[in-house]
Amino acid sequence: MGRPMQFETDTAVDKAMELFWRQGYAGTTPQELASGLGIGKGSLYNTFESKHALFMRALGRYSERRLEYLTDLFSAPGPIRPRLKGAMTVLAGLGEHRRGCVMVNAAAELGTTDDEVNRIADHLFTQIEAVFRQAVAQGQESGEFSIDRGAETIAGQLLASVIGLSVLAKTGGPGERFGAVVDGIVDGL
Amino acid sequence: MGRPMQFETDTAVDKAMELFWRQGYAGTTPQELASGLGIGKGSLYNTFESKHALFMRALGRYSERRLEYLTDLFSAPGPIRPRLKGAMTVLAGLGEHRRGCVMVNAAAELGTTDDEVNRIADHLFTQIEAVFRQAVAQGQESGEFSIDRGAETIAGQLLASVIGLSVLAKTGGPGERFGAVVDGIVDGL
DNA sequence: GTAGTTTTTGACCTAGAAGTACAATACCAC
DNA sequence: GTGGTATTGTACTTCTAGGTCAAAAACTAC
Repeated sequence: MGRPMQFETDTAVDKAMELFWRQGYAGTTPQELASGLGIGKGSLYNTFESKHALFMRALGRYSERRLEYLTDLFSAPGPIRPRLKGAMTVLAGLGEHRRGCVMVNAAAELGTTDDEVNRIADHLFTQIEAVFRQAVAQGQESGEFSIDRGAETIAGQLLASVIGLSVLAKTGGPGERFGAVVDGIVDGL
Repeated sequence: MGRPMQFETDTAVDKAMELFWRQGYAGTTPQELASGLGIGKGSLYNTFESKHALFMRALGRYSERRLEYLTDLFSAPGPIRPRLKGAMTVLAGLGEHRRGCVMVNAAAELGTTDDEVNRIADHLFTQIEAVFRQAVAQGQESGEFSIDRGAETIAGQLLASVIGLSVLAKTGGPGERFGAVVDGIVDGL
């Protein structure tokens, strides 16, 4: 009972994620969030405890999405190489918008001072690394990749690269360069 | 003529850099800056036009420092490999403090919205990449590194890796892991 | 010492960020 | 339709970030 909510919480979180992605945490005001989600500030604070809480939910949702995408991508059989390239391109945000990765932005902006952000970033990064490790191991077993370096080590390198690329994607330079870097890395496996 | 300044501008900029490094741009208030530099807010704004201007100076100084360090490091003769490892460890801020790189933080926090930050970050990254390229090329000529991948491509990969590592350094996980990643990358050349 | 500069200090100002309060609204149960 | 409950919109409050200002202080030139 009571008046029904006029918006869906999940889509609201998605829209908030979008804003935080483009403008950063400090750079996004409650007013902008309310307008962006198409609701009033009252509803905003009635639904989400605080700006920070909403930010954490957005990051959580982002993590889920990314992991879901990765799991789907690598669950099918077939050659790993092209899919690994695709995964890196998507995770680094090298697509049209060139906006990098929210989680990387969050970690860089707040990592040193905000433990909660730190934890969720660490969690996502660790999971991504695990997916990479499995994918590489699979590629090595099938003979697609060389086995002279351990999957563990390679996964760490891939993770670092993808994070670095997500920063470079935003910073500038022509977009194709980064595609070449991805190719170089993955073709070297 | 006039009252002499009670502090050195350069050391003030250094201290400001330190604060921005630890707390980010938005996370550092003028009051903290004044206290941190050991001066009053009046002097702060008398010497530096604005918080943003001071930030840019801090980033500029950081860039100079880093490039000076790199140039010195690679100007001497001898094997490249250990020095490349050292450079990456330092640039990624993998040392004791594990605080990453200010420029990476700045790019991630403000890159999308602040063109000036974007430009200076792009500039530093480009220069670092150039140093890497030269170092790799030198290592290839001397036979220390394999020549089956171009120095250009490798430099891009090293740059992306070092940026990624600087994010990971802050985010968490045991420190040694990252040393292993650096070793893995550089030993693979 | 005095005049002329420039710096310093800290109180002061203003805008807007973050969050709250509350009346109006929209539903359900009966 | 009445009572109870939950949501909505908006005006309001609080606080602080970012910056300014005026008067005192510290110098140089004469």
